[in-house]
Amino acid sequence: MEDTFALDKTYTPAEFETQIYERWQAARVFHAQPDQRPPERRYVIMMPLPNVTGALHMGHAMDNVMQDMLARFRRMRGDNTLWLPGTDHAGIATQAVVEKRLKELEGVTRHEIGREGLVARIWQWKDQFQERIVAQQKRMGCGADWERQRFTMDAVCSRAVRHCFMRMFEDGLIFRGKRLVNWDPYLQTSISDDEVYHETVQGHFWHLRYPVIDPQAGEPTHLVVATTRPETMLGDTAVAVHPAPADALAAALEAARADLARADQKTRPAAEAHLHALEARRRDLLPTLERLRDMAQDDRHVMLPLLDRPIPIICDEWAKPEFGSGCVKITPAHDPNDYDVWQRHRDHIGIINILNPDGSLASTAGPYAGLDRFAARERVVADFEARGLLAEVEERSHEVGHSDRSKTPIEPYLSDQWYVRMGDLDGGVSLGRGTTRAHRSEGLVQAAINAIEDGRVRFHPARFTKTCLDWLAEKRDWPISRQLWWGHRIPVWSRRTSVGELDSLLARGSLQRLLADPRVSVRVVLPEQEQSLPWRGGAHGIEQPAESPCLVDFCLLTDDEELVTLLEKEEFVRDPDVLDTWFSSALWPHSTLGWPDPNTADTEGGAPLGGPEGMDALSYYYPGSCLVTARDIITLWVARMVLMGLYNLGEVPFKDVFIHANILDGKGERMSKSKGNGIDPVDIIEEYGTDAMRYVLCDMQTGNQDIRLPVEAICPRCGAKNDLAALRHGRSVFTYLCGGCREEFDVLGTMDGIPAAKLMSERFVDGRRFCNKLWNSVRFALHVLHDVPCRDLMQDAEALAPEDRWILAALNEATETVSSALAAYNPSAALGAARDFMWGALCDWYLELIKPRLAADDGGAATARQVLAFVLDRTLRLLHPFVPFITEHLYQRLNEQVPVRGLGGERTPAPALLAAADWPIVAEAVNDKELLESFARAQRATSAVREVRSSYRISPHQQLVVTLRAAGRVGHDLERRAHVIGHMARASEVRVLPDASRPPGAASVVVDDFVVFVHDVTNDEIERARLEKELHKCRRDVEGSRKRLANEAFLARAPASVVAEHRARLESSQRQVRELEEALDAL
RNA sequence: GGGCGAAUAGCUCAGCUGGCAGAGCACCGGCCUUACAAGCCGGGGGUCACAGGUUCAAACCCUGUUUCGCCCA
Repeated sequence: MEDTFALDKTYTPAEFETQIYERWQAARVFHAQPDQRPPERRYVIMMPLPNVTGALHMGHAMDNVMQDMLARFRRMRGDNTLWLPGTDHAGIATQAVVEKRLKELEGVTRHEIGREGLVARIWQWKDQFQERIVAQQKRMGCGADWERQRFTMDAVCSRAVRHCFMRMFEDGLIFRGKRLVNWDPYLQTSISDDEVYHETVQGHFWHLRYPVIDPQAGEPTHLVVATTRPETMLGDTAVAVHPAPADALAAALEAARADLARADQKTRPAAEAHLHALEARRRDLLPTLERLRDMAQDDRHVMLPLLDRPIPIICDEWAKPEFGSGCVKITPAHDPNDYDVWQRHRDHIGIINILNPDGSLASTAGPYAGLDRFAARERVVADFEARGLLAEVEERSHEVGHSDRSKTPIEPYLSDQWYVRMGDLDGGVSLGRGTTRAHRSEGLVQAAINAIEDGRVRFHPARFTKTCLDWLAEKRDWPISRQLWWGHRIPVWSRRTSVGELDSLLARGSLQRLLADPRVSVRVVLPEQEQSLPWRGGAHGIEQPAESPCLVDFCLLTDDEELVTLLEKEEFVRDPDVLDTWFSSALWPHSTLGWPDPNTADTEGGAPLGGPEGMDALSYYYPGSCLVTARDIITLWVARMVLMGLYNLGEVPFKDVFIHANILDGKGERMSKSKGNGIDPVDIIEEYGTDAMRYVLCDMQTGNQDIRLPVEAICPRCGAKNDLAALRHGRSVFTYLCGGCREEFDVLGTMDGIPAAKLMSERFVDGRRFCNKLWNSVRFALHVLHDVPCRDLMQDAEALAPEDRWILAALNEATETVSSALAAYNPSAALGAARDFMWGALCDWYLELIKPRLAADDGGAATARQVLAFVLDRTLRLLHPFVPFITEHLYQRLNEQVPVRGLGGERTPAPALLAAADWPIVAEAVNDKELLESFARAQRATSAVREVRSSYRISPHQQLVVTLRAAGRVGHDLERRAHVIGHMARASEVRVLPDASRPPGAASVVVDDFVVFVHDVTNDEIERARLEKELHKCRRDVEGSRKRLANEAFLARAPASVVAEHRARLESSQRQVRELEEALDAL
């Protein structure tokens, strides 16, 4: 028996997944070329480039699987589908990883091996990891167009970066500014807000006393300020008090009283205490504050301790009378709030930078120069204490910004940086210059806001629209320079001069040559004014005095050797910084297609980008269709891609943004490798198979919640499975004690001498079960599918048995649901419909129903085989976007055995590859709602009989006799389905009678609109219990319905259809009660 | 501090425009029925986080509270 099956008994994915991927690639099914299909038949997804710092985790698996699912669906639907893959150079992240390894393995720093040396090392790293990432993606079944693979620093993407930068430079959208940035002293670069995470640390609040200079009678001799970073006092340039402390306190008191009035039992004591504290402040502190305010107005000073520098007392609302001493130290160069204060008092107070780029103190810190910032902190505190100027030390936990890249605390730091102007500009911004979509907008960000608000870009689920718009609305300038070596180097050469010297400098012959070159753009920067002006052949228009310092910036479109030599001869120096990674990722949707000139762009593999007849990839595939990503990327990518697309091409880069769930562990925490709770998708694939993994990811993607995967660690010593959420830690948070052998293991794999555990999740058994079921349905089918005819059954409806017509109608319904759910970005609902059809309809009912026909081996058998081959073919197609490997494998087997499949007298064999086959179409002709209902009724009758069999412990082998009491339409319908009930419930006889009474010894089951009698089974005790339980339920239903219908308000106000529905329901329950009572009486 | 989301069966999650509360897993009972024991059949199990409100009617709408997660400052 065994050997007559074409397939093994169990599904073993490892045996076929790799070969199948190779077949797809050999057939180039994932490769897209421009062709004649119209714009609405094109589907484009640009892969949100994973960065090359490390391997992919389950979060990436989700992202990739969602994209692959959509791409496969659209490709089968007949769309010209491009899914373009690639990787991101990820500036800081990658440089940090490589630098760290360099230090660990070779003990050298980047400065020792130099810029070129380091960059060469990083390229090696990138090659290695890109390969690994691509291998992982292929393992996951990702059908991306590998021939078009891009990297943000390859020639094509780099060229796009240069063009975009140049254009922005010319448009005055790029400027330099001295700003407070987030400084990472470890990596010695600025980082964007997005790269900063906040961590609560247990620290101190130090209260420092600053002596007042020449205190008058009645004036305080000292002023107290508090800080969590005492070393910053070395950079203090003022102390601020509130300009109207009485008013501010009064407002605070009023708010506190309002809080108290609203407070309930629980919050009352706290609110009262707060109010009393404020009242005490007004009584005790206010006079001092008012005195200080007067002193500030008299331009009085305090003496900054340790450095003995007099600094002014100033009035500013940043000082809050309701907190601390009411006074606040002002350190403009090292605190964002203080920086704002400085801007309001620029002409009155100074700004002093006390830090070196490496986090040590600068010469401006006097005797503390050269100390590390944390050592300086201790020294400053000690010195305050020694001088009796340390008023108090409070324990306090507070939020400290950390660099996501180096994990070290960041410092607000004043430095020169390049920015993109995001806000509105006088005269607006020109979008899509040189394209047919050219238009103007108030500013870059506003253009993106407009596009999202008017629906050119839509988020799925829609609630994420607000997240994006809120971020955009801030219109904050974008700092784009990074003090790194890995990235796109800023193409600007500068030289200092003065306004008076400009004309003569730029009149020099060599520079005149540059000025005449179209690849060169020149601007004059007035740093004091933060102004950058285009050079229009003379210094006229620049209104600053001749001695004002200025910079001349030359921006070059290419690193042309001749131009660079000329510039450098004139002592122009290239900016050492590189661009923020996001600058190049923002261009990804169009740089990958060869912008600005697709005809001269080429892929690394050498495949042509364009199509026939001069159709270039950019104009064919841009704008794209959908961006698939997680919600934390909305501000990083989505917003920036939209505005860059609008700027360079005048059109949004995609119409839809599909936001999928994040993957969490069993405790609900975000899964990540660095936390030690991250599962490697390849581990899951090896244990359960790719399709099992994909099945579960798709099934969990419902659009509402993040996905929880309880993480299990397989103990490397004893093999026990441990639930990570419930396990006790070992000597660090990354080690655990095995519940089996009590030995310690490590989840990061980085601890010396402690073995690493493999992380798993049992959630994926669902997927394996599903695949096994599908596998076996085809295994059975292949066993019976011999001599399959291909007649035109659509013209010969008589040939079809009821179950044939039923399964076709059900298939139709499933096809409709799967298609619409996928189009609505609801993978879970789509997969659910496909699964329910395959498992619940095809396997549970259809296959069982045709078994007797197949055994008979007559004309009915031939029809059943033909229908089965067709339905199975369509089922595999419906499931393919979710579980591509197993469906392709089974489809191949089906092709070998039944090459020609169809219901319309087809002659041509099915396509050779499922991945390239057509998506099933909904055939109106086989829709049959009445038939679906009829089978549903037969299924209810079958269940009733099975329930009796089960409660009476009747052997499954024993045939039963069944009588159904049903009249009219229902009776007629059940009669037509008697064979279904008979076969599925194992009844030798199924009678339908309009007025049957219970045969002696029969069990009764009251179904909604009919009664089932199962003959010769009764055990009165069991029967009574069964019936009484059921009766209780029905009486409760009657009660409920009656109550509702007795309510006149319900009758008056509820819609007539609802009232009618409840009437019918009452009638049905009442009838069931009568039937049950009757059955009980008859016992 | 501001915003978004979540809380439904032991677990993981569905539940559309308000109209009798659902699935899978786990659990209990029965089946090795010639595709599948990774299977089949049957069953038990819920105060829809809490407190108010709107409504004829609330898991669903509104207000507040609690807990958790995320984003932003």
